[in-house]
Amino acid sequence: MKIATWNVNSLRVRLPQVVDWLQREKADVLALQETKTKDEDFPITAFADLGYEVSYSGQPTYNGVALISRLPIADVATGIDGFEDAQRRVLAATIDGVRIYNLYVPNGQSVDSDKYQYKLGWLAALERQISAELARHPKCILLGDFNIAPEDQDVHDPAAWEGKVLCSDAERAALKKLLDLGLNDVFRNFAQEEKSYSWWDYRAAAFRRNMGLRIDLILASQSLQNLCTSCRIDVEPRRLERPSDHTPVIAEFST
DNA sequence: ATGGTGGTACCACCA
Repeated sequence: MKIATWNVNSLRVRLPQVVDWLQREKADVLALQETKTKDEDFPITAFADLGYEVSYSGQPTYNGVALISRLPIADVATGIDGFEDAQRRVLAATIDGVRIYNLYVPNGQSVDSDKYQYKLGWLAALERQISAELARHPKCILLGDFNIAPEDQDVHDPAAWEGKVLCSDAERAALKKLLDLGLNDVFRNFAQEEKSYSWWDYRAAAFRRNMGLRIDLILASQSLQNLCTSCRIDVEPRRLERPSDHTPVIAEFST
């Protein structure tokens, strides 16, 4: 199974790029975040024409997650059990015997913001949910925009970002608790170039200067990570005209 | 200091 994640920052704007990318990359599963698309407006036929089925949980203007798959999508679930949330950030499904969680973790804005507290509460609720899911599904993948850079090597300027949102100790601790359930950040299972990032701010020519963070992750449960044969960041879509601020991350599993 | 969205034709909100 070849599976990828991409925060597209509006599927309406990025649809031609996503279609081109799928045709070139031929991923089996693509998890999208920030579709910013109402469910009634989801471009089902654009993907059906390429041989993909879709599942989505959207809302106007903000958030929105979707799964695009060449294999049948089963047992779809949205949100986090017992956590009331109007924001569409979680889409789970079983594909080819693998339980897949497509996640758009809250950004948090800044560490002194109410949105940061919401982020930490959201991550605590997610951890409870994933703990239960791992007991039911040994083969489990979490992927998406985590809005957390796991380590300093995932940050272009760790000193400048120290303690800031996306890098703070509390966020990294929340991610570690998730990993400690038995998940692994498969990107680090393979040799990677230094200064590998998945997101660059639109401002201050951040991409040209490679002022990025690696915040888009693919986490695999123990039994699956042993089957993981590659994980890489495809920086090319970030070079296009009118790009998303994120670029795809792709992993392959010999399932 | 850029970009997407939605309500109003520039501005507020979010990232």
